Amino acid sequence: MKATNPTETIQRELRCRGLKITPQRINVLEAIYTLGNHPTAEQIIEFVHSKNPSVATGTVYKALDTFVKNGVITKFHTQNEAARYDGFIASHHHLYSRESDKIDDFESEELDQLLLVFFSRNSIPDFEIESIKLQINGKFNSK
Amino acid sequence: MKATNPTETIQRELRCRGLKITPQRINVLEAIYTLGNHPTAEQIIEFVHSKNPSVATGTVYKALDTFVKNGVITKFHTQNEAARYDGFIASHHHLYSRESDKIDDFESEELDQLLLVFFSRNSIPDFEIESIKLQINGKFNSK
DNA sequence: GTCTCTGCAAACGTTTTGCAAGTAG
DNA sequence: CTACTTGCAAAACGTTTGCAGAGAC
Repeated sequence: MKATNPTETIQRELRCRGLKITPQRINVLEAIYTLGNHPTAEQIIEFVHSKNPSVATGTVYKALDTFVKNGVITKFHTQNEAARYDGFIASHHHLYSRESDKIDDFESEELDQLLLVFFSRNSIPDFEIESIKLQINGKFNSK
Repeated sequence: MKATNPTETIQRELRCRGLKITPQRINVLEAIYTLGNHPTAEQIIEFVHSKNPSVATGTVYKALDTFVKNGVITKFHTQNEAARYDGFIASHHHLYSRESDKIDDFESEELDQLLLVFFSRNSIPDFEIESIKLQINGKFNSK
């Protein structure tokens, strides 16, 4: 019995959104899924170059842009300049340490339910809510 | 009976943090407090120039940086490139429309209490919470 | 064969920097 | 008097763009 080939998964991901499958795009998505923790474009470019040094940075940015527009990944900003990319598309919240600029994911159905109830009881005048993201600021305890 | 002079308030704000009081810094803080709605550096520079065209942009950036480091204002990023500055330092949440890049403040003691209770019941392993900010995404209804 | 994607390099907008001269305390 | 702040211009940084050629479908 063989594990699913991750490249095949990526190809399916692209195909089902009508995006052309190119080695460069596969490299970029591989980078995001492998790097995991909310990489910057620079980290993604470095990873891609380690596998294929001839990929242009502009190509990586264009691929990232395409993925964001097609909902394959999301993009957000911390306090720092560089944007962060996130391959985990299900709705979730972020733990963030300003000190280290490190991010972890936080999920809780109970919390989401709590917020849903709160905002259905307390609707905001002249504003229609589409989504709510918590940025939970603090410190990671090194073990 | 006379209203408090806003410049005096600003001077107190700077003095009590041990920051030198200069006309440029007063201009920058005046800009933030007058512009109100989470201005960009560009908007602040424009406002400052309208009062005093000889202030250098570098000076404005340095002043903003100093203010952020000393807790006079806060700085954050939206989806767009340019950073936003916020003169309202009390803890609050943000309503955000990606469409227009517009931000409004949202405050609710009840919500903060709800979150406090939730996270004291459900503590996060290896993470010490310092603050929680909601980014409430959606659309502003034009009246 | 078509239409999109890629590599390249130049340019963009925002922000930071180094330094000499100026100014607040 | 001293240390910090300013103005200036150059440059750094992350990102976007235009274009000609290459590649996916």
